[in-house]
Amino acid sequence: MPELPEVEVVRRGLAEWVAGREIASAKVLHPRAVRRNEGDLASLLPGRVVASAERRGKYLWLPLREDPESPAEHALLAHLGMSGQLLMIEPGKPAEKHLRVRITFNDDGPELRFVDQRTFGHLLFCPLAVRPLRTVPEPIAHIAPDPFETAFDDAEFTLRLRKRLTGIKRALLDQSLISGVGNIYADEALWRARLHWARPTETLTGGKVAELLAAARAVMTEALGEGGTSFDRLYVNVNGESGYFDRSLAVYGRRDEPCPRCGTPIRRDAFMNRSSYSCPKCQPRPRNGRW
DNA sequence: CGAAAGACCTGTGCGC
DNA sequence: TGCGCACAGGTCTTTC
Repeated sequence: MPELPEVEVVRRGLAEWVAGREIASAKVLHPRAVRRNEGDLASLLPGRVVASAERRGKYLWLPLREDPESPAEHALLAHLGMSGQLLMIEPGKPAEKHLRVRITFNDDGPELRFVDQRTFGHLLFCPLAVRPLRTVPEPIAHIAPDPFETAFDDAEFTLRLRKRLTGIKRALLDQSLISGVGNIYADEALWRARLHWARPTETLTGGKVAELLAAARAVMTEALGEGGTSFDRLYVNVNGESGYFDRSLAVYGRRDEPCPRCGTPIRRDAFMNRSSYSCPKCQPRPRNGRW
């Protein structure tokens, strides 16, 4: 499941493979992959030059120049959803089973393919919006910075977090508060900080929030160092390779296995139509927990 | 406005 | 063998 570290792995691959190249063609093979577009990628993309590859949280985008000299005013924004892949493929190779969009370049080098089994992901051509701290695609201007951006303000996050009337995990997954954290790294960060997922945000001290932020940054940094987390072939880098951080997960997906810290069997709770994994001893349930 | 629930998707694995 | 169902879960939309 691509969260911040996995998307960053993909961004790095794209920066290496597509920056500076001019798009020759775009072909859409599934309408759902481009559902948020007003125009047609096949007519909007050709002739534009990829300036770089950027990321905020789980979104990534390719700023596009109209010609090699002009500044980028638009971008091709991508969200991988649950199962999206951006792959660099030699032209002429057979189509992948769930190939949704194909983008070729005028140098006849490797083409960019968007492959997505569950079709939660999408590509979107959009304007870039200049903001005080950073230029970002217009459609994601409402998303909070991720904890690795200089635009991320720890003090402001702490303030806003504690004003919420909700549980800590729900807040961690709220991309308007902090972006990039998904179900896996939320559970891992909470375990490291010894916090139960239902802990009411208003009961957290500034020190505990700092500890949680440090844990989130640490676990995502470690995951990035191992190429991200893959449970199957659904998450791969631009070369189709899996990461191996799943071996290092302490609680996520480890129901009934011993907690790496105290040996207590890990529990699984139903949470927001998904799962939360935690250690019953290290992360005791709060009396006034919030979902 | 914030909080929470529902909708959107397909492949896999399980019980019967 | 085959069927139905639970599960995986990020984000946008809807509802209160």
